[in-house]
Amino acid sequence: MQIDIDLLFSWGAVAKKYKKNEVIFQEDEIAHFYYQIIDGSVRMFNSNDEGKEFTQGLFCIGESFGEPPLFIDQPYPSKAICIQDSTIIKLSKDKFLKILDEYPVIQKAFLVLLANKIHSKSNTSKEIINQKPEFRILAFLNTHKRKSECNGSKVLIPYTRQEIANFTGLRVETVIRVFSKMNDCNKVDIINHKIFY
Amino acid sequence: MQIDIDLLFSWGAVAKKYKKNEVIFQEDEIAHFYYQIIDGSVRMFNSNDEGKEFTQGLFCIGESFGEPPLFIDQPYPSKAICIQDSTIIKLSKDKFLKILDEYPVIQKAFLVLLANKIHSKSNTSKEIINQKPEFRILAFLNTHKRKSECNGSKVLIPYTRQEIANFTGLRVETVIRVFSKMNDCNKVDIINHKIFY
DNA sequence: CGGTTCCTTGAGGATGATCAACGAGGGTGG
DNA sequence: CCACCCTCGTTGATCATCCTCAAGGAACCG
Repeated sequence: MQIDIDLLFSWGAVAKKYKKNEVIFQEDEIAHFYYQIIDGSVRMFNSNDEGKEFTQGLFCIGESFGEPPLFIDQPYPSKAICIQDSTIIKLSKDKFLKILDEYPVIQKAFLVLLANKIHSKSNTSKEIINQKPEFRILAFLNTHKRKSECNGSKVLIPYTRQEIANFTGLRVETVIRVFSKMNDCNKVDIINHKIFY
Repeated sequence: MQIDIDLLFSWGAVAKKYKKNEVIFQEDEIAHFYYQIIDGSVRMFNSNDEGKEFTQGLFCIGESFGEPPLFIDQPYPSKAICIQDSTIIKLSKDKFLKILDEYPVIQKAFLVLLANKIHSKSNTSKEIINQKPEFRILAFLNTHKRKSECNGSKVLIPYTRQEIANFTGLRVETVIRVFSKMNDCNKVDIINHKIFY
Protein backbone atom coordinates (compact mmCIF):
# COMPACT_ATOMS: atom_id res chain seq x y z
CA MET A 1 0.00 0.00 0.00
CA GLN A 2 1.47 3.29 -0.96
CA ILE A 3 -0.74 6.04 0.40
CA ASP A 4 -3.52 5.58 2.91
CA ILE A 5 -6.80 5.43 1.04
CA ASP A 6 -8.69 7.62 3.48
CA LEU A 7 -5.99 10.22 3.22
CA LEU A 8 -6.28 10.15 -0.56
CA PHE A 9 -10.03 10.59 -0.39
CA SER A 10 -9.70 13.41 2.11
CA TRP A 11 -7.58 15.22 -0.47
CA GLY A 12 -10.23 14.83 -3.11
CA ALA A 13 -9.27 11.60 -4.81
CA VAL A 14 -11.94 9.65 -6.63
CA ALA A 15 -12.25 5.93 -7.20
CA LYS A 16 -12.98 4.97 -10.77
CA LYS A 17 -14.03 1.60 -12.15
CA TYR A 18 -12.40 0.26 -15.27
CA LYS A 19 -13.36 -2.71 -17.41
CA LYS A 20 -10.88 -5.36 -18.41
CA ASN A 21 -8.70 -4.08 -21.28
CA GLU A 22 -9.76 -0.50 -20.71
CA VAL A 23 -6.98 2.01 -21.30
CA ILE A 24 -5.93 4.12 -18.33
CA PHE A 25 -3.46 6.26 -20.17
CA GLN A 26 -1.73 6.18 -23.53
CA GLU A 27 1.93 6.27 -24.40
CA ASP A 28 3.12 9.88 -24.89
CA GLU A 29 0.16 11.28 -22.99
CA ILE A 30 0.88 13.99 -20.42
CA ALA A 31 0.63 12.83 -16.80
CA HIS A 32 -2.13 14.49 -14.81
CA PHE A 33 -2.99 11.97 -12.11
CA TYR A 34 -1.61 9.77 -9.44
CA TYR A 35 -3.09 6.26 -9.74
CA GLN A 36 -3.38 3.65 -7.01
CA ILE A 37 -5.07 0.30 -7.43
CA ILE A 38 -7.85 -0.58 -4.99
CA ASP A 39 -8.85 -3.69 -6.82
CA GLY A 40 -7.76 -5.43 -9.98
CA SER A 41 -4.46 -5.23 -11.84
CA VAL A 42 -2.74 -3.15 -14.45
CA ARG A 43 -0.17 -3.69 -17.15
CA MET A 44 2.13 -1.04 -18.60
CA PHE A 45 3.61 -1.86 -21.97
CA ASN A 46 4.84 -0.61 -25.31
CA SER A 47 3.78 -1.91 -28.67
CA ASN A 48 5.69 -1.28 -31.83
CA ASP A 49 4.57 -0.93 -35.44
CA GLU A 50 3.14 -4.41 -35.92
CA GLY A 51 1.85 -5.43 -32.57
CA LYS A 52 4.98 -6.72 -30.90
CA GLU A 53 4.75 -5.78 -27.25
CA PHE A 54 7.09 -5.20 -24.37
CA THR A 55 5.76 -5.24 -20.82
CA GLN A 56 7.31 -2.55 -18.63
CA GLY A 57 5.50 -3.54 -15.48
CA LEU A 58 2.59 -5.30 -13.81
CA PHE A 59 0.81 -3.78 -10.83
CA CYS A 60 -1.57 -5.30 -8.32
CA ILE A 61 -3.87 -4.37 -5.48
CA GLY A 62 -2.43 -1.65 -3.28
CA GLU A 63 0.24 -0.60 -5.71
CA SER A 64 0.58 2.73 -7.45
CA PHE A 65 1.85 3.11 -11.00
CA GLY A 66 2.85 5.73 -13.51
CA GLU A 67 4.28 8.09 -10.88
CA PRO A 68 7.66 9.04 -12.40
CA PRO A 69 6.21 11.35 -15.08
CA LEU A 70 4.45 13.32 -12.33
CA PHE A 71 7.79 14.48 -10.97
CA ILE A 72 9.33 15.51 -14.26
CA ASP A 73 7.57 17.14 -17.12
CA GLN A 74 7.60 14.15 -19.38
CA PRO A 75 4.88 12.12 -21.07
CA TYR A 76 4.20 8.50 -20.20
CA PRO A 77 6.78 6.18 -21.75
CA SER A 78 4.16 3.51 -22.22
CA LYS A 79 0.50 2.67 -22.25
CA ALA A 80 -1.43 1.29 -19.26
CA ILE A 81 -4.44 -1.00 -19.43
CA CYS A 82 -6.40 -3.03 -16.91
CA ILE A 83 -5.90 -6.74 -17.22
CA GLN A 84 -9.01 -7.38 -15.12
CA ASP A 85 -12.00 -5.30 -14.15
CA SER A 86 -10.43 -2.88 -11.69
CA THR A 87 -11.09 -0.04 -9.30
CA ILE A 88 -8.46 2.64 -9.27
CA ILE A 89 -8.04 5.78 -7.22
CA LYS A 90 -7.15 8.92 -9.14
CA LEU A 91 -5.73 12.03 -7.54
CA SER A 92 -4.67 15.13 -9.41
CA LYS A 93 -0.97 15.74 -9.86
CA ASP A 94 -1.06 19.01 -7.89
CA LYS A 95 -2.65 17.47 -4.87
CA PHE A 96 -0.41 14.45 -5.03
CA LEU A 97 2.67 16.65 -4.97
CA LYS A 98 1.21 18.60 -2.08
CA ILE A 99 0.68 15.43 -0.09
CA LEU A 100 4.33 14.61 -0.55
CA ASP A 101 5.28 18.03 0.72
CA GLU A 102 3.05 17.69 3.74
CA TYR A 103 4.08 14.19 4.73
CA PRO A 104 7.84 13.61 4.65
CA VAL A 105 7.29 9.96 5.53
CA ILE A 106 5.32 9.45 2.37
CA GLN A 107 7.90 11.26 0.33
CA LYS A 108 10.55 9.00 1.76
CA ALA A 109 8.47 5.98 0.85
CA PHE A 110 8.35 7.13 -2.74
CA LEU A 111 12.07 7.55 -2.81
CA VAL A 112 12.37 3.91 -1.81
CA LEU A 113 9.74 2.91 -4.33
CA LEU A 114 11.51 4.65 -7.18
CA ALA A 115 14.86 3.25 -6.08
CA ASN A 116 13.37 -0.22 -6.30
CA LYS A 117 12.03 0.42 -9.75
CA ILE A 118 15.40 1.59 -10.97
CA HIS A 119 16.99 -1.46 -9.51
CA SER A 120 14.67 -3.83 -11.26
CA LYS A 121 14.87 -1.97 -14.53
CA SER A 122 18.66 -2.04 -14.40
CA ASN A 123 18.52 -5.76 -13.90
CA THR A 124 16.10 -6.20 -16.74
CA SER A 125 18.28 -4.29 -19.18
CA LYS A 126 21.33 -6.19 -18.07
CA GLU A 127 19.73 -9.54 -18.59
CA ILE A 128 18.02 -8.72 -21.81
CA ILE A 129 20.96 -7.24 -23.58
CA ASN A 130 23.63 -9.65 -22.68
CA GLN A 131 22.06 -12.98 -22.67
CA LYS A 132 20.59 -15.79 -24.66
CA PRO A 133 16.84 -16.56 -24.66
CA GLU A 134 17.17 -19.12 -21.91
CA PHE A 135 18.86 -16.56 -19.67
CA ARG A 136 16.19 -13.99 -20.32
CA ILE A 137 13.51 -16.46 -19.43
CA LEU A 138 15.33 -17.61 -16.32
CA ALA A 139 15.70 -13.99 -15.29
CA PHE A 140 12.01 -13.50 -15.79
CA LEU A 141 11.17 -16.62 -13.78
CA ASN A 142 13.43 -15.56 -10.94
CA THR A 143 12.10 -12.05 -10.61
CA HIS A 144 8.51 -13.22 -10.80
CA LYS A 145 8.92 -16.08 -8.41
CA ARG A 146 9.86 -13.84 -5.47
CA LYS A 147 6.37 -12.47 -5.27
CA SER A 148 5.05 -15.87 -4.35
CA GLU A 149 7.90 -16.47 -1.91
CA CYS A 150 7.39 -20.09 -1.14
CA ASN A 151 8.52 -23.38 0.24
CA GLY A 152 11.34 -25.21 -1.50
CA SER A 153 9.42 -26.97 -4.23
CA LYS A 154 8.60 -25.83 -7.71
CA VAL A 155 5.86 -23.32 -8.24
CA LEU A 156 3.28 -22.76 -10.93
CA ILE A 157 4.15 -19.85 -13.21
CA PRO A 158 0.89 -18.01 -13.72
CA TYR A 159 1.74 -16.50 -17.08
CA THR A 160 0.94 -17.55 -20.61
CA ARG A 161 3.79 -18.09 -23.03
CA GLN A 162 2.69 -14.98 -24.88
CA GLU A 163 2.96 -12.96 -21.71
CA ILE A 164 6.43 -14.29 -21.04
CA ALA A 165 7.35 -13.45 -24.61
CA ASN A 166 6.18 -9.88 -24.03
CA PHE A 167 8.29 -9.59 -20.91
CA THR A 168 11.42 -10.95 -22.46
CA GLY A 169 11.16 -9.45 -25.92
CA LEU A 170 11.09 -12.87 -27.53
CA ARG A 171 8.51 -14.50 -29.78
CA VAL A 172 5.97 -17.00 -28.52
CA GLU A 173 7.39 -19.83 -30.56
CA THR A 174 10.85 -19.19 -29.19
CA VAL A 175 9.53 -19.18 -25.65
CA ILE A 176 7.77 -22.47 -26.24
CA ARG A 177 10.84 -24.10 -27.72
CA VAL A 178 13.08 -22.88 -24.93
CA PHE A 179 10.68 -24.22 -22.32
CA SER A 180 10.63 -27.58 -24.05
CA LYS A 181 14.40 -27.75 -23.84
CA MET A 182 14.36 -26.61 -20.22
CA ASN A 183 11.87 -29.31 -19.50
CA ASP A 184 14.19 -31.91 -20.98
CA CYS A 185 17.00 -30.69 -18.70
CA ASN A 186 14.64 -30.62 -15.70
CA LYS A 187 15.19 -26.91 -15.28
CA VAL A 188 11.43 -26.56 -15.27
CA ASP A 189 8.58 -29.02 -15.15
CA ILE A 190 5.80 -28.85 -17.67
CA ILE A 191 2.73 -30.71 -16.56
CA ASN A 192 -0.33 -30.56 -18.71
CA HIS A 193 1.01 -27.43 -20.46
CA LYS A 194 1.49 -25.70 -17.15
CA ILE A 195 4.94 -24.51 -16.21
CA PHE A 196 6.43 -25.17 -12.80
CA TYR A 197 9.67 -23.57 -11.64
CA MET B 1 24.81 19.60 -9.20
CA GLN B 2 23.06 17.44 -6.69
CA ILE B 3 24.17 18.41 -3.21
CA ASP B 4 26.16 21.49 -2.29
CA ILE B 5 29.79 20.51 -1.91
CA ASP B 6 30.40 22.57 1.22
CA LEU B 7 27.38 20.97 2.80
CA LEU B 8 28.75 17.54 1.97
CA PHE B 9 32.10 18.39 3.49
CA SER B 10 30.48 19.81 6.58
CA TRP B 11 28.85 16.42 7.07
CA GLY B 12 32.17 14.68 6.88
CA ALA B 13 32.45 13.81 3.22
CA VAL B 14 35.88 13.26 1.75
CA ALA B 15 37.11 13.88 -1.76
CA LYS B 16 39.03 11.00 -3.25
CA LYS B 17 41.13 10.94 -6.39
CA TYR B 18 40.79 8.07 -8.84
CA LYS B 19 42.95 7.15 -11.80
CA LYS B 20 41.48 6.45 -15.21
CA ASN B 21 39.99 2.93 -15.27
CA GLU B 22 40.05 2.65 -11.51
CA VAL B 23 37.09 0.76 -10.08
CA ILE B 24 34.81 2.69 -7.74
CA PHE B 25 32.57 -0.20 -6.87
CA GLN B 26 31.93 -3.68 -8.17
CA GLU B 27 28.75 -5.33 -9.31
CA ASP B 28 27.01 -7.09 -6.42
CA GLU B 29 28.92 -5.08 -3.83
CA ILE B 30 26.92 -3.64 -0.94
CA ALA B 31 26.38 0.13 -1.13
CA HIS B 32 28.04 2.09 1.65
CA PHE B 33 28.59 5.53 0.16
CA TYR B 34 27.02 8.37 -1.70
CA TYR B 35 29.22 9.44 -4.62
CA GLN B 36 29.27 12.80 -6.36
CA ILE B 37 31.68 13.75 -9.09
CA ILE B 38 33.77 16.89 -8.58
CA ASP B 39 35.90 16.32 -11.60
CA GLY B 40 36.15 13.64 -14.26
CA SER B 41 33.56 11.12 -15.41
CA VAL B 42 32.26 7.72 -14.54
CA ARG B 43 30.75 4.79 -16.38
CA MET B 44 28.45 2.17 -14.90
CA PHE B 45 28.22 -1.05 -16.83
CA ASN B 46 27.76 -4.79 -16.79
CA SER B 47 30.00 -7.31 -18.44
CA ASN B 48 29.01 -10.86 -19.12
CA ASP B 49 31.06 -14.07 -19.30
CA GLU B 50 33.27 -13.15 -22.23
CA GLY B 51 33.69 -9.43 -22.10
CA LYS B 52 30.54 -8.22 -23.79
CA GLU B 53 29.51 -5.06 -22.01
CA PHE B 54 26.36 -3.07 -21.49
CA THR B 55 26.61 0.54 -20.34
CA GLN B 56 23.96 1.45 -17.78
CA GLY B 57 24.95 5.07 -17.45
CA LEU B 58 27.57 7.77 -17.91
CA PHE B 59 28.05 10.48 -15.31
CA CYS B 60 29.88 13.79 -15.50
CA ILE B 61 31.02 16.67 -13.34
CA GLY B 62 28.46 17.62 -10.72
CA GLU B 63 26.42 14.45 -11.04
CA SER B 64 25.91 11.79 -8.44
CA PHE B 65 25.66 8.10 -9.23
CA GLY B 66 24.87 4.78 -7.65
CA GLU B 67 22.28 6.20 -5.25
CA PRO B 68 19.36 3.78 -5.67
CA PRO B 69 20.98 0.94 -3.70
CA LEU B 70 21.42 3.30 -0.75
CA PHE B 71 17.66 3.49 -0.31
CA ILE B 72 16.94 -0.19 -0.54
CA ASP B 73 19.05 -2.96 0.84
CA GLN B 74 20.31 -4.19 -2.47
CA PRO B 75 23.77 -4.58 -3.96
CA TYR B 76 24.95 -2.57 -6.94
CA PRO B 77 23.48 -3.91 -10.19
CA SER B 78 26.63 -2.97 -12.06
CA LYS B 79 30.22 -1.95 -11.80
CA ALA B 80 31.47 1.66 -11.86
CA ILE B 81 34.82 2.83 -13.17
CA CYS B 82 36.37 6.20 -13.95
CA ILE B 83 36.78 6.87 -17.62
CA GLN B 84 39.21 9.70 -16.86
CA ASP B 85 41.30 10.66 -13.86
CA SER B 86 38.60 11.89 -11.50
CA THR B 87 37.93 13.43 -8.13
CA ILE B 88 34.88 12.11 -6.36
CA ILE B 89 33.23 13.00 -3.09
CA LYS B 90 32.28 10.11 -0.84
CA LEU B 91 29.81 10.37 2.01
CA SER B 92 28.70 7.50 4.18
CA LYS B 93 25.24 6.09 3.60
CA ASP B 94 24.07 7.00 7.12
CA LYS B 95 25.01 10.63 6.82
CA PHE B 96 23.61 10.84 3.32
CA LEU B 97 20.25 9.59 4.51
CA LYS B 98 20.38 12.04 7.41
CA ILE B 99 20.98 14.91 5.04
CA LEU B 100 17.88 13.92 3.13
CA ASP B 101 15.89 13.91 6.34
CA GLU B 102 17.19 17.32 7.33
CA TYR B 103 16.69 19.02 4.00
CA PRO B 104 13.34 18.29 2.37
CA VAL B 105 14.38 20.29 -0.67
CA ILE B 106 17.23 17.92 -1.30
CA GLN B 107 15.00 14.94 -0.81
CA LYS B 108 12.61 16.35 -3.35
CA ALA B 109 15.48 16.83 -5.77
CA PHE B 110 16.36 13.18 -5.47
CA LEU B 111 12.81 12.19 -6.17
CA VAL B 112 13.05 14.12 -9.41
CA LEU B 113 16.44 12.63 -10.17
CA LEU B 114 15.20 9.08 -9.68
CA ALA B 115 12.08 9.79 -11.70
CA ASN B 116 14.29 10.91 -14.57
CA LYS B 117 16.38 7.80 -14.35
CA ILE B 118 13.33 5.59 -14.50
CA HIS B 119 12.08 7.48 -17.48
CA SER B 120 15.27 7.06 -19.40
CA LYS B 121 15.60 3.41 -18.46
CA SER B 122 12.06 2.73 -19.59
CA ASN B 123 12.85 4.30 -22.89
CA THR B 124 16.02 2.33 -23.25
CA SER B 125 14.27 -0.99 -22.62
CA LYS B 126 11.51 -0.08 -25.00
CA GLU B 127 13.87 0.75 -27.80
CA ILE B 128 16.24 -2.09 -27.27
CA ILE B 129 13.70 -4.84 -27.07
CA ASN B 130 11.43 -3.96 -29.90
CA GLN B 131 13.60 -2.63 -32.55
CA LYS B 132 16.14 -3.34 -35.18
CA PRO B 133 19.78 -2.23 -34.87
CA GLU B 134 19.18 1.01 -36.72
CA PHE B 135 16.41 1.94 -34.29
CA ARG B 136 18.56 1.19 -31.31
CA ILE B 137 21.32 3.36 -32.66
CA LEU B 138 18.94 6.17 -33.54
CA ALA B 139 17.53 5.98 -30.03
CA PHE B 140 21.04 6.23 -28.66
CA LEU B 141 21.85 9.19 -30.89
CA ASN B 142 18.69 11.00 -29.88
CA THR B 143 19.13 10.60 -26.17
CA HIS B 144 22.77 11.60 -26.31
CA LYS B 145 22.24 14.57 -28.54
CA ARG B 146 20.04 16.39 -26.06
CA LYS B 147 22.97 17.00 -23.77
CA SER B 148 24.63 19.16 -26.39
CA GLU B 149 21.36 20.93 -27.19
CA CYS B 150 22.41 22.86 -30.25
CA ASN B 151 21.62 24.84 -33.32
CA GLY B 152 19.88 23.12 -36.20
CA SER B 153 22.86 21.52 -37.91
CA LYS B 154 24.39 18.15 -37.37
CA VAL B 155 26.57 17.54 -34.38
CA LEU B 156 29.65 15.45 -33.77
CA ILE B 157 28.91 12.29 -31.83
CA PRO B 158 31.73 11.99 -29.31
CA TYR B 159 31.62 8.23 -28.89
CA THR B 160 33.64 5.46 -30.43
CA ARG B 161 31.78 2.73 -32.26
CA GLN B 162 32.69 0.33 -29.49
CA GLU B 163 31.09 2.65 -26.95
CA ILE B 164 27.93 2.85 -29.01
CA ALA B 165 27.94 -0.92 -29.28
CA ASN B 166 28.12 -1.15 -25.50
CA PHE B 167 25.18 1.19 -25.13
CA THR B 168 23.00 -0.56 -27.62
CA GLY B 169 23.96 -4.15 -26.92
CA LEU B 170 25.20 -4.64 -30.46
CA ARG B 171 28.59 -5.68 -31.80
CA VAL B 172 31.14 -3.21 -33.13
CA GLU B 173 30.99 -4.61 -36.62
CA THR B 174 27.23 -4.29 -36.66
CA VAL B 175 27.42 -0.71 -35.49
CA ILE B 176 29.91 0.10 -38.21
CA ARG B 177 27.79 -1.49 -40.92
CA VAL B 178 24.65 0.26 -39.77
CA PHE B 179 26.41 3.60 -39.76
CA SER B 180 27.65 2.99 -43.29
CA LYS B 181 24.10 2.37 -44.42
CA MET B 182 22.83 5.41 -42.54
CA ASN B 183 25.51 7.46 -44.21
CA ASP B 184 24.31 6.30 -47.63
CA CYS B 185 20.77 7.42 -46.74
CA ASN B 186 22.07 10.73 -45.34
CA LYS B 187 20.67 9.91 -41.93
CA VAL B 188 24.11 10.67 -40.57
CA ASP B 189 27.24 12.16 -42.06
CA ILE B 190 30.54 10.39 -41.71
CA ILE B 191 33.47 12.68 -42.33
CA ASN B 192 36.94 11.32 -41.84
CA HIS B 193 35.56 8.50 -39.67
CA LYS B 194 33.79 10.96 -37.45
CA ILE B 195 30.04 10.68 -37.08
CA PHE B 196 27.75 13.69 -37.34
CA TYR B 197 24.07 13.57 -36.48
C1' DC C 1 -21.07 -27.84 -29.13
C1' DG C 2 -19.05 -23.86 -31.17
C1' DG C 3 -15.88 -20.29 -30.40
C1' DT C 4 -11.93 -18.30 -28.11
C1' DT C 5 -7.57 -18.40 -26.50
C1' DC C 6 -3.48 -20.73 -25.94
C1' DC C 7 -0.05 -24.08 -27.21
C1' DT C 8 2.79 -26.68 -30.61
C1' DT C 9 5.45 -28.04 -34.63
C1' DG C 10 7.95 -27.66 -38.95
C1' DA C 11 10.24 -25.45 -42.78
C1' DG C 12 12.61 -21.60 -44.49
C1' DG C 13 14.76 -17.29 -44.39
C1' DA C 14 16.92 -13.06 -42.58
C1' DT C 15 20.13 -11.09 -39.79
C1' DG C 16 23.25 -10.18 -36.37
C1' DA C 17 27.32 -12.53 -34.26
C1' DT C 18 31.72 -14.41 -34.92
C1' DC C 19 36.26 -14.92 -36.75
C1' DA C 20 40.07 -13.32 -39.20
C1' DA C 21 42.64 -9.96 -41.32
C1' DC C 22 44.07 -5.44 -42.45
C1' DG C 23 44.45 -0.16 -42.53
C1' DA C 24 44.91 4.39 -40.46
C1' DG C 25 46.25 7.51 -36.93
C1' DG C 26 48.46 9.01 -32.70
C1' DG C 27 51.76 8.66 -29.22
C1' DT C 28 56.18 7.08 -27.35
C1' DG C 29 60.82 5.93 -26.90
C1' DG C 30 65.13 4.87 -29.05
C1' DC D 1 63.14 10.97 -37.48
C1' DC D 2 61.89 6.35 -37.55
C1' DA D 3 60.09 2.09 -35.64
C1' DC D 4 56.88 0.26 -32.83
C1' DC D 5 52.67 -0.30 -30.51
C1' DC D 6 47.99 0.49 -29.38
C1' DT D 7 43.50 1.88 -30.27
C1' DC D 8 40.02 2.44 -33.50
C1' DG D 9 37.79 1.62 -37.80
C1' DT D 10 36.74 -1.48 -41.73
C1' DT D 11 35.68 -5.48 -44.66
C1' DG D 12 34.39 -10.14 -46.14
C1' DA D 13 33.01 -14.89 -45.30
C1' DT D 14 30.64 -18.03 -42.61
C1' DC D 15 27.63 -19.56 -38.96
C1' DA D 16 24.10 -19.94 -35.49
C1' DT D 17 20.02 -18.46 -34.05
C1' DC D 18 15.83 -16.39 -33.67
C1' DC D 19 11.95 -14.77 -36.41
C1' DT D 20 8.40 -15.60 -39.70
C1' DC D 21 4.72 -17.91 -41.72
C1' DA D 22 1.52 -21.50 -41.88
C1' DA D 23 -1.07 -25.00 -40.01
C1' DG D 24 -3.15 -27.68 -36.71
C1' DG D 25 -4.19 -29.41 -31.90
C1' DA D 26 -5.66 -28.86 -26.98
C1' DA D 27 -8.02 -26.67 -23.29
C1' DC D 28 -11.55 -23.89 -21.60
C1' DC D 29 -16.06 -21.55 -21.31
C1' DG D 30 -20.54 -19.97 -22.41
